[in-house]
Parts: sequence; structure tokens; C-alpha cells
Amino acid sequence: MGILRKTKNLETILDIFRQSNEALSANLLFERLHERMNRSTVYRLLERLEDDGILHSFASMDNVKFYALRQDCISSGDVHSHPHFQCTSCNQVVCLEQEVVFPTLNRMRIEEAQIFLKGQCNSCLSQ
Amino acid sequence: MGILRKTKNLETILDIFRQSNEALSANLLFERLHERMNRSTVYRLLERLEDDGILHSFASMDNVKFYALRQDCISSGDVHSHPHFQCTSCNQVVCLEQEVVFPTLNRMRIEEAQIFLKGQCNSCLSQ
DNA sequence: CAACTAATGCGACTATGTTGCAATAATAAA
DNA sequence: TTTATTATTGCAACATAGTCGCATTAGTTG
Ligand SMILES: [Mn+2]
Ligand SMILES: [Mn+2]
Ligand SMILES: [Zn+2]
Ligand SMILES: [Zn+2]
Repeated sequence: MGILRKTKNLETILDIFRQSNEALSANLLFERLHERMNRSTVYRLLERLEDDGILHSFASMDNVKFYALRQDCISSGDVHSHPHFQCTSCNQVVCLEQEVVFPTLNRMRIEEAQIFLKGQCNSCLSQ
Repeated sequence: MGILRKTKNLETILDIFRQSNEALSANLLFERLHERMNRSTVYRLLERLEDDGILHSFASMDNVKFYALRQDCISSGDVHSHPHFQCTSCNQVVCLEQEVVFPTLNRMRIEEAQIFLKGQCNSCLSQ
């Protein structure tokens, strides 16, 4: 798969991700677009951008799929993953820098890992 | 909150959790009940059992809420959490024993943490 | 037993996400 | 530039997970 055509909608969505370092759900994105893009299109573009390796996705604790720009990451035999954090005050979701490595455990082969944290973000703490 | 009345439905659901150490979603539970309990009742009982501290819940990577019996766990200032694991072959979801402690980070106050792992479980690996 | 009210079933509803299809627009070919 | 090709879009209908109001049922208490 991958991006075949560079459309206006695709550029619009990419710009939103580039203009902030937040992670966004399809619905949050849809709201920021002031509903000027069809809901299906938003979902399809997010999927395409993930297939293409430009975005990555993860599930929030509320069972909502979030997307964020993919940073280059280490690859090796072990599974790598960075945590995601949601502030319980301002609700912002962000990728945390710190990479976590999951060593192969004795009794199971780990292939994918997700760490999701909730709490108070720095800017909400200092208010 | 908490359990006020010990009903048949409640016992039925608790028995299913006690008879295996799996984690289950509302729908998986509904299927195991051979649809002999109303869907809303399943959701409501899961919520009640969680409020009462008998079950705990977490989100799977597919954005589905899973429940499992709550084991007694350490409490201290730090946030404690055990990982959850889903086998990509047999789809079983289980709680892992190992506790993970999240120390308070410099720039944010962590209040809740979730680790979700996917891969091959022991019994699927040895086949 | 009767009285009280939590729990249940039912149906309608919300939120999130998916899909088929005809129309549109990005790209390639002429 | 114009035309042809087909990926992308909007739309509507659908799917799945979960919630809620309300009348009925069934634990619990005395
Ligand atoms: Mn991330
Ligand atoms: Mn668990
Ligand atoms: Zn915040
Ligand atoms: Zn397995």
C-alpha cells in the first residue's frame, strides 16, 4: 500500500499533525476540520497514512484509536515501544520520548507492546 | 456503590471468571452465556463487579474493554500495574503476574498505567 | 407472608468505525 | 493542453461496543 495521490485532504490532515505534537483520534481530527471533510475520508486517510508509515496508532484507555506522527525508531530483535500519555485535566494525548524495550520473556513471544499512562501533564500541574 | 443483591446472573458471571483465569470482554461473556442473559445486564454486572473491586478492567489494542478477577495488589505512593497479554493465535487475554512500578516522572504526575502486550502464548508456541 | 426496591429485559439510542457505490479529481498518456 | 485512467471522495447504510429510560421481576427485610 501507500500514498498514491497527494490530495488536498491528505495535506490538510498532515498539516494538523505537523502543527502540534499531539496525538489525535479520528473524531478530534474531524472536529478540528470544522467538519469540512467527510468522516469516512478522515478514517481512510488515517489508515493510509499509517500503512505508509507516516503515522502510528495506539488505543487509549477509553477504547479510542489515536494517531500521531511516527518518529524514527530503533529496530532490533526485541520489541520497542514508547509510552503514550493522556492528561486527565486537559485531555491531551502525547507520545513520550523514552523508548521501552521488552525482552523476550520465558513463556511467550512478545510481538507488540503498548504502554498507556494517565495523569497530570506538566502545564496542568503548574496552574 | 457495590453489590447489594446476590442474584443468579451475578453468580453465573462470577463462576465463569472463577473457572478460568482468562480476561473476558462483555461480548465474549455474552457468547459463553449462550445469550441467556441480556446484553445490558452483562454490561451492568461487569460495571458493578468492577466498582466493587472484584473485577478490574483494561482496554485491548482493538479498543475493547476486558475484565478479569482482581488479585490483591501492593499499594504505595507509586502507581502499580501488571501487564496484560493477548495471544495472536488463540486470542486469549490474560493478566501477567509481574508487577510494574511507575516512578513519578519529572514532568508529569502519573496516576494510572496500562501495559498491553501481544504475541504468541506458551501453549500456542509449543504446537 | 407482604413491602420495598435493586436488578432485569427490552428497546431505543450514542459513539466509533467500516463498506459499497456513483461522482469527482489527481495523475499519466497522448 | 486535452483526454483517459483510476484513486479518492462523499454519501448512505451498516457494524460493533456500549449506554440509558422505563416497566416488570425478583432479592431482601421485617
Ligand atoms: Mn506514539
Ligand atoms: Mn489484569
Ligand atoms: Zn494537561
Ligand atoms: Zn495462544
